[in-house]
Amino acid sequence: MRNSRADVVDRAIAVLDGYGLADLSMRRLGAELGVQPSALYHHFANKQLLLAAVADELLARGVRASDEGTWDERVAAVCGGLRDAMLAYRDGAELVATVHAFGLGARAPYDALSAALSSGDLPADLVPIAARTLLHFVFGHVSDEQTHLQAGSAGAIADPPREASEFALGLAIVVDGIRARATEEFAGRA
Amino acid sequence: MRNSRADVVDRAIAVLDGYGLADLSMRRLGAELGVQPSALYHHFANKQLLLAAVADELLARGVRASDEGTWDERVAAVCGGLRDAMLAYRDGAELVATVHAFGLGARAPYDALSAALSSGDLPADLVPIAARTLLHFVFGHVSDEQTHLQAGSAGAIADPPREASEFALGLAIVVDGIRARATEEFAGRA
DNA sequence: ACCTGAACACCGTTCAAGT
DNA sequence: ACCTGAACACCGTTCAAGT
Repeated sequence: MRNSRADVVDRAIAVLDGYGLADLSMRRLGAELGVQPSALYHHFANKQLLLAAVADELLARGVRASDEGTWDERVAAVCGGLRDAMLAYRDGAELVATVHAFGLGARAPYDALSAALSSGDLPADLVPIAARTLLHFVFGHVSDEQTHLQAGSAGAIADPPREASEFALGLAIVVDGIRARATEEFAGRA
Repeated sequence: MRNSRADVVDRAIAVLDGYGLADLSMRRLGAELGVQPSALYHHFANKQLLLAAVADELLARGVRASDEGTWDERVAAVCGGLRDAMLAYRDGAELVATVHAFGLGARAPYDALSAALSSGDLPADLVPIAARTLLHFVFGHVSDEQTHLQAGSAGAIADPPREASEFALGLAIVVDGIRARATEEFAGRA
């Protein structure tokens, strides 16, 4: 039973969704594939790189490539797609946050946001920092959101339910901020 | 050699700074304190709660309690203090991000930001989401920043140096966004 | 190209018992 | 209030060798 790199990633997502990030070990994943843990090192130099590939695949499944509309509509579409992807799998947000914390992954979402932002009239030097700030908002907010969702389904329903509209509001704050900065930069040059 | 809870946290910060988050194990920390690893469970029910206490202490060391100035000046002071605290210790940002990812910690920074925001004329229902969005920005941005700083000092100097002014620019985006949203809400009511 | 088998050097956590 | 000692059930990673 020979496994390709894509087989390994797919099975890792299944293990993640079924048993959680804490149980996604090299030994567990190997067993799930009917293979010794050491066989996984044929595809990935270490666990961190495996997890990065898993996170990227998970996020890729949620990216909607909307290339029409105003820049802020396109940004909202990309961010919404990222949120959906993270919420679609158990511990999805924690995985993405973990991978991001050791400096890997999320290239495709960054590129998608850069493209959306570049379709507007924004100053070019604002685009990279705006894209990164949006990414931080999405990853951070959805991480909070999933933590509360999963805590709610596992134990007592303690705090008030996190409204989905909170994501939209937080996103509106960041998008408005990008617009305001762009205006100020243009004013500063005129 | 009896250790208090505070002794354990202080020593954990020393181990973190000296050897990195990956080497901050219960066994290592116990050895460093001249104690069996099991002794640590007298103070903390598990490692996650220990790490949460360490992250909170680390952040507390950077919080400047400026209670004067306009709300945006106060927000900038708090966020700058958090950034300094995270950058002051090896893997500080990764620790904070990790703790945050499993839904613990950062209460004091959240309260400090809420207080700063509440000192302005903002609609009350905007304060919680604004505080959380600021926190996501700071944790995410400084995490990126420290990853690049530490990668630069450990290996080759590949990419352009991350400017400290990028933090200020990103923060300005979020603060401008909060202001813009507040204005829109007031307009909507009038 | 993908896998085995065995080993190395570790982990977090529990628990009865000690002072 | 804080600690020991021993055990349980695991980890990630390496590497020579196999097909």
